[in-house]
Amino acid sequence: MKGAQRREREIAHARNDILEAAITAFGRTGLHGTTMQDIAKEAGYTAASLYTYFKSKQEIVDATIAYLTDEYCKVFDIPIPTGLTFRQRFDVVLQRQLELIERRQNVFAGFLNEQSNQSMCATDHSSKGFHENFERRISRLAQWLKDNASADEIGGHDPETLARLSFGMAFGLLHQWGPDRKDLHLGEFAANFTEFFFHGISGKPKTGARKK
Amino acid sequence: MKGAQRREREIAHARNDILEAAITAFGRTGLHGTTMQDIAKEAGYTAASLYTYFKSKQEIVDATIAYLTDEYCKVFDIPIPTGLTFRQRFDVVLQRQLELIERRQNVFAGFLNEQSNQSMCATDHSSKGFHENFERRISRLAQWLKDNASADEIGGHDPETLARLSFGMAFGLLHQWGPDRKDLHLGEFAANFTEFFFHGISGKPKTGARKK
Amino acid sequence: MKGAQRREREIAHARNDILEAAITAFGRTGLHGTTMQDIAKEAGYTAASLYTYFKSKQEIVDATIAYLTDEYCKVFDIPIPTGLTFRQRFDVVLQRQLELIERRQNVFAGFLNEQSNQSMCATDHSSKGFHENFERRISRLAQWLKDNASADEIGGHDPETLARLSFGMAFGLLHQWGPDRKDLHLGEFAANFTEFFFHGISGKPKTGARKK
Amino acid sequence: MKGAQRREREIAHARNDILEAAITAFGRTGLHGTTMQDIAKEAGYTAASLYTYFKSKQEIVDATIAYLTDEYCKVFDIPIPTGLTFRQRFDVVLQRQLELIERRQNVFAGFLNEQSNQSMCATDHSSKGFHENFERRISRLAQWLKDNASADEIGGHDPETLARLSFGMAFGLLHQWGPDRKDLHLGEFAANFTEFFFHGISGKPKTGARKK
DNA sequence: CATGAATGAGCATTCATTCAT
DNA sequence: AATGAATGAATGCTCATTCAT
Repeated sequence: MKGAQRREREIAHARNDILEAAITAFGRTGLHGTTMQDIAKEAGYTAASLYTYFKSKQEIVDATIAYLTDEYCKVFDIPIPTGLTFRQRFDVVLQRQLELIERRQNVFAGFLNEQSNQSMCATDHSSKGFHENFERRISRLAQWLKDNASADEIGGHDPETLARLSFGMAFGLLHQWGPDRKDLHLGEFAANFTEFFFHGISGKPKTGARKK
Repeated sequence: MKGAQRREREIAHARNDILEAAITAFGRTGLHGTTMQDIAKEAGYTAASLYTYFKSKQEIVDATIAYLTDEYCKVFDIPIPTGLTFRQRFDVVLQRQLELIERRQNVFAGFLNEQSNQSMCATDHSSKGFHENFERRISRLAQWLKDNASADEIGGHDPETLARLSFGMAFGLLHQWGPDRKDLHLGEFAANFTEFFFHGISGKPKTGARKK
Repeated sequence: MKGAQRREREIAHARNDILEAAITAFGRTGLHGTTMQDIAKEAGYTAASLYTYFKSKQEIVDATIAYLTDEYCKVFDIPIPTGLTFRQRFDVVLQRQLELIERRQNVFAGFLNEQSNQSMCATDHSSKGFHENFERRISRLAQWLKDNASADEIGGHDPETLARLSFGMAFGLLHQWGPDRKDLHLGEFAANFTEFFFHGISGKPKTGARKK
Repeated sequence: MKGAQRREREIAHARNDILEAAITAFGRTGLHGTTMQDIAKEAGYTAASLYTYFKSKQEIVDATIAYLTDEYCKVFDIPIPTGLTFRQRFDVVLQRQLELIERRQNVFAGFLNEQSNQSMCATDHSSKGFHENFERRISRLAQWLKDNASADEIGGHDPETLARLSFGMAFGLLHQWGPDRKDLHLGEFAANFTEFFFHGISGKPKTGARKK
């Protein structure tokens, strides 16, 4: 019994190592540009060994995407200090996401794209996985909005639509750091993001501006 | 002399046909999943013939991206009726873009992604092309904002940043229609997009709504 | 009638140009490394046009070999001043061959090899041509020996065998100038060749060595 | 540890098998006419498997040439009975070379040619390899002459030049057996070769000719 | 006759995957 | 469980050759 449990744990551990290696490798040479050998080398295995833990390359890809999506969703599960306004809660969560982005800078933005590779870059088989995971992120974000803001606080907008917009905005801003994605200026990012999210181009009503 | 000109035109025509075929094929099976044979069949050629018009598959890919980017940028060159407010001009341009998206529904969103495949999906060689073309779109959009809105009208925001945000928003919204991308509800799209672009989640100040 | 004759001459002329171009091209990039396009460009034609004058690439190759073999054989047809000893006549002919080698330096040695590419470098089809032409050269050289030397003067050797040996010796010596074959030192070549041909390693009987 | 050694041996063995197969295949259809499949089939592998042992076809070609050159050079390393005259030692070595030629009849002469395919048959890249290996043979032969004959015994000739001449002579004589190279009459070969090598056309001083 | 364009036949090479050890 | 070796299936690309104009 114990042995079985230990093995399971070992297997889970190995799978994790492989996924982390895959993330690194994919981030370096892309999904198609990365071979099983590349992943294996990065993980300290041989290509053949990967098949002990995953059925196919596709399964690694799928698992990688799910892994990153899980990681993303977990951010919303971390408790937020009570007594904050929506705007403050929003800032907290945004900050946490930026930390994740920074940690995964090599793949996060890339991953955003991959998710939607349905039409241009992915094989028929993988597209489903991308889209599903993208939607999973959208859902989690939408859920967070529902849980943390009143309908009024989000201007009566549909939370899911807001989630899509937010997600897209992040995607658009992240792209400015290009393929190399070095030197992310996340402070700047946050400022632009938040300001626009709350007020669009109209800007926040300046103090003292009165509508007659 | 005439012959030379005609030939040039024929070559240009053939290249165009091939690019359109490539767009279709890429939209169907992805960049890597599409073989030269696939493109050739779609274009009514044999694979070998494609090499009469393009040096390599990579060149077709690059040309395709540039082709779609050009097409996108041209939308901004179409004259806009005079005497409109910024908001009205914005609506006109948005409408035109939606028409383009509709026409290219199989690739437009996909293309957005491809542009950023630097880290996950593209070979090192192609990433440059993606990123450059993405930036070209951003630039054109930013330029349009500069040409069509006063600093005040865009709330003092940096036009380029706004361009990134808009682009991302579109990306986010388009994704809801998934890999199949059938039945785009572009009316809904436009409403969400515009409302959010101008006011964020704050919603437009309702008439008669007074801040206490 | 006149027209027909002129055409024939024009055709012959074109064939010659093409062969010379082929020789240049083959000398530059090798038999297999040279494409029909290469030959055509060198000759000022398009690849398709070559088929007006030759049925196939193989025919060009064959004709080229025959062309060079003819050129080689013709050297032996040039009259030699009368009243010379065998040794002197030998020198005259050797000199003429060296001139030919110099003029064709890019291919001569190379050609030697090609002739024997039966087993290693040639397609099955071409090997016959190589060997036959090689033999044709051997025959002509052997014939010259028969015509110009008494059995005694060539030490009772079989002329054909001598021809093979001579041919090989030239081949061996020419190889020292390598693939680039620049700066042929043909003076040195001639001295080594003649001395060895007449006396092998025994050296010419030194002065003071008296026969009986 | 043992396993690693055995593996290395197995790899070396496989490489050897492949090279032998390549030699056979090249001898049959030529360097360019032979495909990876051909070599693989001859060696009992699939084409893909060859890439486990060699990086590319070019590497196989290079290794094949080096392999044959090594084999050739080794002949000179076999000890020769002491107490022999130069002429006798020469005969021993010549005999050994003929045995090698007989064993490799399908390629030996062919190989000679390949070495010089710089200008006519080889790609730019491979020519270097050919020439270098040719020169390696020449060097080894020249070295043997230096080691086994006094300057006097080789008539004051430059050993390297003599090596080139010998090599060429062999080449010339071998060619008489044509592309098929069946029924080599090596006895005849040796007689002609030796006689000519020592005395050229002057013939060996007939009995009755006395020195002094 | 000259040629641009089209193509069929091939070929080296890659890679995910399998399997015996 | 780990792996070296083997491989089938693909794929991009080349090139001699044909043919309509």
